[in-house]
Amino acid sequence: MEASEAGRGTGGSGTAGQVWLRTPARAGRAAPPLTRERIVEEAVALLDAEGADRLTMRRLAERLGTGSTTLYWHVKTKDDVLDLALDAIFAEVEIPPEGGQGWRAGITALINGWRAVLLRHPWSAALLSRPMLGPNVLARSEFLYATLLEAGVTGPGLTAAAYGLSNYVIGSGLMQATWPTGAEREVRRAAREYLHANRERYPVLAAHGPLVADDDWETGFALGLTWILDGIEAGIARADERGPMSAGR
Amino acid sequence: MEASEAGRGTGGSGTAGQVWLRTPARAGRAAPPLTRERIVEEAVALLDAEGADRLTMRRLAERLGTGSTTLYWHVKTKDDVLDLALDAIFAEVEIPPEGGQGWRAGITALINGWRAVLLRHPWSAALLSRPMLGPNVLARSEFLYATLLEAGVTGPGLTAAAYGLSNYVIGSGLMQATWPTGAEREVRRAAREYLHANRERYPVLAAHGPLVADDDWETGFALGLTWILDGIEAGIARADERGPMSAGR
DNA sequence: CGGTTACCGGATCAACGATCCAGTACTCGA
DNA sequence: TCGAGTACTGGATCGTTGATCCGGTAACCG
Repeated sequence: MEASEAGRGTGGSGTAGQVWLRTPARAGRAAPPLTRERIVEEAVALLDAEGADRLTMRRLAERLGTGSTTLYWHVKTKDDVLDLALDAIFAEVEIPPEGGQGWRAGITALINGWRAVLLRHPWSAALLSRPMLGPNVLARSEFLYATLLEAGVTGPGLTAAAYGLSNYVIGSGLMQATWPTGAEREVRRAAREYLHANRERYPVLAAHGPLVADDDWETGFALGLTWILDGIEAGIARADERGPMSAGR
Repeated sequence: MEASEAGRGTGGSGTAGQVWLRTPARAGRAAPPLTRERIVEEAVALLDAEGADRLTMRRLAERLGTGSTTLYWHVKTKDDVLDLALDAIFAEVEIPPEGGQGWRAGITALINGWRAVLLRHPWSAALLSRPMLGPNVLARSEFLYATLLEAGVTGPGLTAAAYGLSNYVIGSGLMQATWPTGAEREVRRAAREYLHANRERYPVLAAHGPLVADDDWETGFALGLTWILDGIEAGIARADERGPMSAGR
């Protein structure tokens, strides 16, 4: 609030010849000047705190101590804010060092970090349905492709491997972030009761239901990941025995 | 338009004693009476035709020849419409017959059908971030769990297998449905050009880029699916050799 | 000092989801 | 046959949203 007050100045400038009464120089402002980075940063904070549907340009502007209109100088649409916020959180995914302990370790680390980010910012799950072309996403995709390529994955298997891994993380993150936790835990309980009540129609689900504990997510995800990695590895082995050093046909 | 006209009746009912001038019996209406099913059906059609963000209660009501208010008698919120529409399209996924050609064939058929639906209704990708508890979704999950269970997948592997498969389909569908096709193909081309322009930062992506042709999606998806199925099968084999017929510890 | 650029925000617009409330048609029991 | 109850409809309206118009102000450059 004081930021907004300080930025507004003393208004009519009629009797305001006194420097002391006027707005201090821009550098002296309480809040740093508005930049695209600051907007995105605050948008992520707001999304983390209140979720995707509570993000409006007005509320975001209020948190930044400016008017909502101002945001549109730095950003074209609200969708831009969402795209930027989505890419911004991918910066948290650490890219493993180049010469690591083998390609499986590197890829596993990347995928796990990716997944951790998706779960740390659950709102991102709902945003994954837009093309991700930001620099942070691309950098991590680049690492993924490079690591696979160096491991010996080539041709159509490369795309399949990269997409398989990506799709698996995204699906998992989406599924788990979707699932009500915390305060909405009653929804979860209600779902379990519903399944139990209709256990004649869904006998297996009611018995071995998908409403797993939090730990099961971890182990299940890790298990599925090893399956995919095993499949990729088997593909490399087959390619190698067909022709270990011979390129092409 | 005529449906709306016919449904409105002759108004004041003062001079309208004549049966011929009055509204024909409800059964004689041009449009069938409004039901939840009809609303959902039309919502799916609207979503298919114009996408998720073009679906509003007003437009939906207009297509149904009623006022927007009326919809709220059959449905509590707009989110209800989306949830119902999402479950409705899952009815298109054919559930393979019980005694099929082995569990792999059955699961493959289900997963492929699932994927086809996601691609046929691209708007559904953006909606997957809400809990899916509708009857159609549950019935297909039931089949998945039952088939896996019958194949010999037990314990934590069951949840892992079911979620692994689901997450993989969802991620794939999301990714592919997201990717601009058809009219937005220029976006795709622009992305490729962008990658090429920044090929120093993303050398591998620019060369073996993820901007695949349509066919590659299919083969890549099938390849990844076999990997997961292989992993599940290997798990079954390991469990069998530990104790082919011994239950429990 | 005049003008150009970068940045800010009050007022405003059209569209949205949702609700209020006044209706209208049909049903069922007496 | 009537009259009360119920199922359903929709015009008007409310608060909120994303976005734009347009008039400002501060810094900088020649």
